[in-house]
Amino acid sequence: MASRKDVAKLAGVSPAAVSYYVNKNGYVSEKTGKKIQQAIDELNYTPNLIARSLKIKDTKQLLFLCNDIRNPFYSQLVHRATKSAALHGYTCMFSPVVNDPDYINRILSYQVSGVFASNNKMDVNQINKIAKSNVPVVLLRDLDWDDLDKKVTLLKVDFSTIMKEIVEHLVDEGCSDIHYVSSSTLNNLDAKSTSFIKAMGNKSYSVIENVSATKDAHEIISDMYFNKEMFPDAFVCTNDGVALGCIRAIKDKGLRVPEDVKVVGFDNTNISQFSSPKISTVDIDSDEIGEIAVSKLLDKINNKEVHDKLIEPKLIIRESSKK
Amino acid sequence: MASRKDVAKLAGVSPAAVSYYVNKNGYVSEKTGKKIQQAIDELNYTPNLIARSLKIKDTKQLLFLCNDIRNPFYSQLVHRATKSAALHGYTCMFSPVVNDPDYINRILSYQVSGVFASNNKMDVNQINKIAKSNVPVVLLRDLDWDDLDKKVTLLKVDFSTIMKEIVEHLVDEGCSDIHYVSSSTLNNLDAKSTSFIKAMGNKSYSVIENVSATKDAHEIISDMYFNKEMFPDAFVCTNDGVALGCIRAIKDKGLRVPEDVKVVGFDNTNISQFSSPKISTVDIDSDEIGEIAVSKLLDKINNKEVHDKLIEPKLIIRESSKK
DNA sequence: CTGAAAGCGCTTACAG
DNA sequence: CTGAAAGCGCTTACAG
Repeated sequence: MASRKDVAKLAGVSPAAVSYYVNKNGYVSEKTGKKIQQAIDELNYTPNLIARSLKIKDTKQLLFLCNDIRNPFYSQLVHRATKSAALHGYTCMFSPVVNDPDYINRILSYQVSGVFASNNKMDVNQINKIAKSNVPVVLLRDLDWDDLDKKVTLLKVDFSTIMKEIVEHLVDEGCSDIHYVSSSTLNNLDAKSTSFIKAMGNKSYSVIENVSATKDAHEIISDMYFNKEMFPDAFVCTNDGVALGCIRAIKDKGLRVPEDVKVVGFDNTNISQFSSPKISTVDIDSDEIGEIAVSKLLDKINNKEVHDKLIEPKLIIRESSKK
Repeated sequence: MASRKDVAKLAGVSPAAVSYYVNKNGYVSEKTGKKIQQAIDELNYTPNLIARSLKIKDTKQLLFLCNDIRNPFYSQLVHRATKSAALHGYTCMFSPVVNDPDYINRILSYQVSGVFASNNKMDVNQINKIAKSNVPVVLLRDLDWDDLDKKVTLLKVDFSTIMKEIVEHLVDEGCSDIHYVSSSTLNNLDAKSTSFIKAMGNKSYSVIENVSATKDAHEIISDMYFNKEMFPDAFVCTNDGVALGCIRAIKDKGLRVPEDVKVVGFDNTNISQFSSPKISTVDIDSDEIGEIAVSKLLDKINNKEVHDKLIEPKLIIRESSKK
């Protein structure tokens, strides 16, 4: 590949002039500029961004740490973030979180300009370690962490209000025994789950742990509730995919949704809008979060003052939870 | 951030020794190694991968160019590729294809070690340009391109056989008028569409253009077939999401699937497995493609001989297309 | 407006 | 086994 030096030689100018021209700093005469452009075209020169990054100490890359890009919530978020970042000359990368003590170090090795994190696999120390290395961090999270580094900007999702709404809605529809299908485990419940439990108060409930994919939901629900009589009045599910698997399991047993069992999902994905029955769900605007994440990250990179933000989910009632 | 120099100073050795130690080239005595490790721990040193990339002229990054990461086919593919690449110390990035003449140059600027491309927005010249810069390219594609650079490795999907199977199946089920819902446009039909048309022979058919998302499918089908009598015997849809929107539109008009109208999708996503009715679809193993893409890319990077590969999709018949 | 020069953090032949 | 030194391709203060 042609380098800046080759271009300079061909154009008969110094390598510095090429840099100036490429970066449009203005210190190049029109005549010199033309010669340089000709040489660039002829050699098909593209600046080496790695070398530039090393020099300017900014890679212009934003890293998105998500549980699973296959979850439509995250793929939508990353999609939007990518577009939004591109407008400012930044590139987004994503990575699933690996369970490896060296993982954070590896991230830091890449010298990314900023990190967005949203997952339940990293603990507060890992997040803090990134922040302490002076890499801007935006964290999407439900629960507070007391010992979170002050430099981290928090996008906080208000699950307790929305869970109260869901429970109220289901009670209005006549439900008294409601089960929650959680993606977290019982000894490390996530905020959705604990908000659910709180919202249920002294009503009868149950929490099923460790379900995050459609297929798992179908299998686990089918196994646990192996005959009709065992089903509760309603399921609240950690995401729409799980709700879909859950509905399938209910139907397989000869029960009807919503007549016999009601179901509510989360994330307002296509699945919930277009399945039969249409699934009641909670809209958490992943497009908005993707945009906010990028804009806050860029503000932090540019040393502007940045504040935490509360995200308010919205309950969308569809066929699966009302008569 | 601490650099190799800082570590060297603290450990009382030369910067070179730190490099040797970190890269485990073996030329460091145990005693020196211990001192270096201590200094690394104390300073929380992580090597700067950007600097290393510049020197060794390999970024160990693989770029995935896809239409839309929100399409489950691609998110699954990239997910698997990311995991697979990580095993060999490579990182995957993805990017949607932007309609910008400079786009290829920007890609080359990143100095990625390899490119996987699968999309209908790039033409053969753009692909060739990447290949000509000696960046290994693996291309997932349906149709042949005569003038494709020989250096590009092709993963070719055999749509004509599978389309014949679909049409045969629907004819067996009594269909004679079948419509295809395409994501491409009529004046630039993709291979799925042309294979469909070929498979239909002289039977009555129609192609609906430019539909790729669930929502669009629902709206467009609802508008075009504004009363019951206009519906054909069956729809074949470019992906499962579109099939889902299509089914919804059919039901909205008071028709039944599969009794009145049959529907077949593509990609065998969760949507098709768990919706009601379960959707007949075509399985194109995105996990397998993700793995193959990475392994072929790595082979090319390591100058091994690499051959093209034919991918054989499989028809999966479910409720939406049989009585 | 233009160029010589230092330096970003690393790797690696080479000499000791 | 260890270190001094060149060089990867760039940016940018500085001097002219």
